[in-house]
Amino acid sequence: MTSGSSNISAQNPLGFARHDHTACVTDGLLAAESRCADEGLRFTPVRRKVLEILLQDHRALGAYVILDRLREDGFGSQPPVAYRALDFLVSHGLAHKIERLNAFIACAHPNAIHAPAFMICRLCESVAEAQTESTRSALASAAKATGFQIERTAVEAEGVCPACLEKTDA
Amino acid sequence: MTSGSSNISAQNPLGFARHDHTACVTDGLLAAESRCADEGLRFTPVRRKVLEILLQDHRALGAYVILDRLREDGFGSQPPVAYRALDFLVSHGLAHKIERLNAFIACAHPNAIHAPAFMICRLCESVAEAQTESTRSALASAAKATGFQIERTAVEAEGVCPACLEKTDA
DNA sequence: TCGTTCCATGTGATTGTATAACATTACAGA
DNA sequence: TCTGTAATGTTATACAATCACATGGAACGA
Repeated sequence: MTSGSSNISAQNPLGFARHDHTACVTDGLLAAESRCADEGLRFTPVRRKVLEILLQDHRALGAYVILDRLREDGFGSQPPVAYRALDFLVSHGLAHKIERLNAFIACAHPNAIHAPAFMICRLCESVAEAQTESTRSALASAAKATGFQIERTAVEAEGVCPACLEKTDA
Repeated sequence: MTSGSSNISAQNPLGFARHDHTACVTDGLLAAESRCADEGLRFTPVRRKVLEILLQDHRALGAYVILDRLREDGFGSQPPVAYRALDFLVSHGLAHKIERLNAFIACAHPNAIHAPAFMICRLCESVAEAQTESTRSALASAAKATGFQIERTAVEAEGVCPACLEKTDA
């Protein structure tokens, strides 16, 4: 895989496979920039930095880890600084919260409108984002039957990723 | 609906509808008792009390709310008391954790082996539990494609329940 | 019956996660 | 320039979860 080219797509939506990681960071930041420009949102230094921190790895980071890294880079170091930036990123689809971990991860396909589903490896703590068809899920039909109006969904699976499975078997 | 009879079934798996609530509590406790007897588990006073507290309403309760109620009834009042009982109930399928709320709710169908999905009303905070077919979900196919081994899933939808929708429209 | 073992409970202290409340600063548009 | 709004900074605090260790009681075998 060539450096600088996008290597995550909706067809291959996985954080587990080996890949050129510098592209993840640069692509993610560029996508966020253009999104914010298009929608008239302010992609401020703190917000940019937090997204950059999240893009560093395909793992979910707790707010206080992020806060530590912000401090190292001379940003404000009180909880609200991180939480506000995270709120911005999450509410505009540039990042997601992994409820199970109380932690945050950069969005893997920031362009597509999507209802993400996550696979969380309990051994190496990596997290992969997959797409779901929100209209066809069991939940959607249950909601329709009761008259419940869904606004957001969180779908998270915990288990063991392919790499760790292999290690364990050996 | 008649008092004392079970009024929640897998076919009508909803906490939103009006119903005879005393049955929920008694049925839930009875089901838990027989489950524990069958499996040789100890359904101790604290565990029973916590389940009873959860069964009181179709809402998710935070650990510290539960702790307050335990204190009122003369049980230990330090966090581990509640968390240990909750761990027991959750790990044996008698209660569920709602990750989105960091809170707990009694299981609505403690007999069926199930992969629950939840609908959380953001206005009245009621929570309904639905069944999902875990094998046919979008997540299951994504996991299969990558070789990810799912051990547990959390499916949670946030939105507005039928009752609150009606109020808002009016 | 005694003692051992295991499990459950009780308690204090600590760590991690998240928000409330309020002051201040940067910025876009009138 | 003025003004309203959004963003940031900071303090304090609420809520969630775990650690570590002491105590008590039921189950089981000697």
